[in-house]
Amino acid sequence: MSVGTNTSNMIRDARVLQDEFLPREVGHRDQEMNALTRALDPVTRNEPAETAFLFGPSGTGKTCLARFALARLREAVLDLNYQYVNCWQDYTRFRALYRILEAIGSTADIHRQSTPTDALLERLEAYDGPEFVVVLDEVDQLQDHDLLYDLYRTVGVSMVLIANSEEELFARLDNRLVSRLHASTRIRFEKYELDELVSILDDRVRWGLDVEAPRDRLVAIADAAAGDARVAIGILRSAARQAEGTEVDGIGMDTIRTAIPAGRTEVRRRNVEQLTPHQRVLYDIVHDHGTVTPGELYEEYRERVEEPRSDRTVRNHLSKLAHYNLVEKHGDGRGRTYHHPE
DNA sequence: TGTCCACTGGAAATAGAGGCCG
DNA sequence: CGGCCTCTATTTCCAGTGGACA
Repeated sequence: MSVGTNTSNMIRDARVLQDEFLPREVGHRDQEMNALTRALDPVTRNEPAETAFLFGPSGTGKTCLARFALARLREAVLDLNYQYVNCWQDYTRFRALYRILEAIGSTADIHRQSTPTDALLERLEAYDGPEFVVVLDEVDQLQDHDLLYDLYRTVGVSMVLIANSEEELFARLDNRLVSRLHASTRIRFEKYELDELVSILDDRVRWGLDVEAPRDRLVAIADAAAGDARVAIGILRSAARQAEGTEVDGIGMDTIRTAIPAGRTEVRRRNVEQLTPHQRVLYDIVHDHGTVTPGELYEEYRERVEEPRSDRTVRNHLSKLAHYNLVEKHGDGRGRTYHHPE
């Protein structure tokens, strides 16, 4: 509590409001935690774990729970090796394997443009340390699903796979993989209920802020987040930052109301900054129009850019923009339109 | 109902940037 | 240096989807 100061020092521990923050306990996910712990349990005896699949919409705690379970496991198994791979960033077989090898420290002499991917796999196969747990997040973004097959066959490597949709992922895997992975543990995550989100927010406020947060304010945030914990915490972060130094007695309802869109635009701005020039042009076109048909979009893109890429490449860019919520796709086939999200 | 066709996204081919080695 | 190798981005190819319209 800040007492008797004009400019409040509201944020006590900013880390608590970051996406990467890992709480000491994970609430509202007991069943899921038990299932994952059971799947990973053999690792404590240095035996291969059951492959675990975590499915569910974004912001439902899949990544958080996986990291949490591994941190727990690490307490029980001192020399545990594990690596977390985000397949959106490392989407080629080469890059994902490279990331995996980083965890066992054998990447020093690997060069991007001269080492064959198979050589990376050979290194992983040569690994003979304790059971190695690999978490593949956003695994449906992997360009080459053979990597899953490679890892599945590699002795001493256990997998935790994370994806949004079970159906979509399995539809894209070939049969030998589907049948092999059929026996794995599948864990479904549902969107958080309103009161669950409120209690998650309440924890973060108690750990990270030096103010009381009346329940109705947290409810307002949770309501706007629609079951997505990442969005909820983003709004809280944005509100706390706005309120810091200006509000003496906590976060006001008005601050929260402006933080709801501010949380979204903040994320969007960060993402826009990372776009390539071509992607940026596409984003601008959709932004300028609000709603645009694919034909108009391609045409205008070709006008605005010196050396336009092919339509197929443009579609790849648009998929990327859609994943980062920078554009929305509506409809399919001939009825497709692109929208600027609001 | 059937045909047309704008549009999609998977898969394979290709180009090009850059390291390695004699 | 020049030939050979790799990865990555992009293009090429194409079967499939679903509005529009007779």
